[in-house]
Amino acid sequence: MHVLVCEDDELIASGIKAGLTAQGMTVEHVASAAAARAMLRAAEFDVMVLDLGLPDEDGLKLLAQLRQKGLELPVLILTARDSVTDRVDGLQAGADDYLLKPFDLRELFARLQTLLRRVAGRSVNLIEHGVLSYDPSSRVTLLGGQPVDLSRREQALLQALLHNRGRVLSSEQLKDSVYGFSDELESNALNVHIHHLRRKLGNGIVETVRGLGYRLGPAGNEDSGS
Amino acid sequence: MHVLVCEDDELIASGIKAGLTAQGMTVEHVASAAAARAMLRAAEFDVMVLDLGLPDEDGLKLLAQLRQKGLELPVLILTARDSVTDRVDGLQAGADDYLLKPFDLRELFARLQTLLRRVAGRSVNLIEHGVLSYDPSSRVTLLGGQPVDLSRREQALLQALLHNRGRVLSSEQLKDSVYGFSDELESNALNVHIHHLRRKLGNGIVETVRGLGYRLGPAGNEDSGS
DNA sequence: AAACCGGGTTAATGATCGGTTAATCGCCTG
DNA sequence: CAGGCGATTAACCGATCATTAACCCGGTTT
Repeated sequence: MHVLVCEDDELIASGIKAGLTAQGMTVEHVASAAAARAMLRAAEFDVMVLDLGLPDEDGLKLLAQLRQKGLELPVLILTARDSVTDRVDGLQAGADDYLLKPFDLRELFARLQTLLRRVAGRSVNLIEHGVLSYDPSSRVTLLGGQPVDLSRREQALLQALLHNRGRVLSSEQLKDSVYGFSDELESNALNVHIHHLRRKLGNGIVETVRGLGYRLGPAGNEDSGS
Repeated sequence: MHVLVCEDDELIASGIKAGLTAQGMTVEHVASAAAARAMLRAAEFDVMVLDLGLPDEDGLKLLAQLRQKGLELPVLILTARDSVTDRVDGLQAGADDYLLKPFDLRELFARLQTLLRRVAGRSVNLIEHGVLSYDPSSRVTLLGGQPVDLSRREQALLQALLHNRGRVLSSEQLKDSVYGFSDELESNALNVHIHHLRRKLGNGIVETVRGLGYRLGPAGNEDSGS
């Protein structure tokens, strides 16, 4: 479990880090909103612990911004003041849970567990390939951060290619993946789906290997401008 | 604070009772689901501690029933088994929190405090999604600030979708959320409820993902962006 | 106790979308 | 230059979802 802790108080932060690490979690610590933003861009996290009293920017503002960008990461906020409006504001800004300071480390851990369970399966199996990312559990495909609407067959096709990236998949293999081993198909339906995929993802993602089949193009480039 | 403890193990129950009483809480103790039902009819409680392993009836079943009747009492469930599905089931059945046996009395107390605070602050669990807001504790749905009158099934449906926003929920998953895990349904009742939801909330809230299920549309608040 | 009312379920029908087929075009290869 | 393979396009079909109406049941009122 990868946890991002955003807390400017060094003492509290080190305590959290020690406690969560002892429980087997991987903890990254930042002390400002700017650093948090950078961290979130740099790596994948499972959950975020956010202190509201940050030096450079209001934690709520940061959270609201992240949510607006479509960030789905579960966020637990730490607030020092036990004011009703504080908490309401926090949850309205997109927090999933909150904890009052001072808090019990065990409670924090338990709450993180609960949060993780609640969103279990989200982005855990995320497959990335260049600007493309696919989450089998939520069946969401992102192209450069933007969701792409794929049909059932197109998804199956893309999944097969992603699971075998670099390798060339023959029509027969793709057919097996998309339709199962028993189903018979006597048309070029696969070609049509490949075509649709390319239309939605742009050329350069799916490569044709003449006489053999298809494969994913190299990761990390393609789609220069729309 | 009036606490109802539903626990068949006398030893554990007396421990809880002693511990909570020492903290100034008033504790009633019952050892069966039937007794719990009677107690809830007989008196007002602020929070309930529910053991899942009851002699006469499954605790989850009891909880789901109570929730179906509109009981808003915060419930913390105790489960002996550390199974993910157990806990997820519990939360889906309407539990507000859970604790694994064996547990620390102080942690139980802290969690109850938190639950009570949460209820006292009201609307702390407020879920917002675009122009839509839903408060699970009061079961009030607001659309653009205006209250919307939703039936039981419609509420359950909306709640399930809100708890999994962004993700596609299959008919099966929605069925589980709305009807419980055991109930069978052999019609398109879900579609009808979806239809009703859309009629009340307007189109654009609930999206159809053909072949997969439903999900909430993007939190596209095109209302005045505050 | 009877009538009424509202929500829930069932079932039938209609609309829409994705999937498949098939025909044609274009390009690469031998 | 010819053959073949893949790309592209359009048409058709079927599955799935939406919509509507009727029926059922529990709760409430009279």
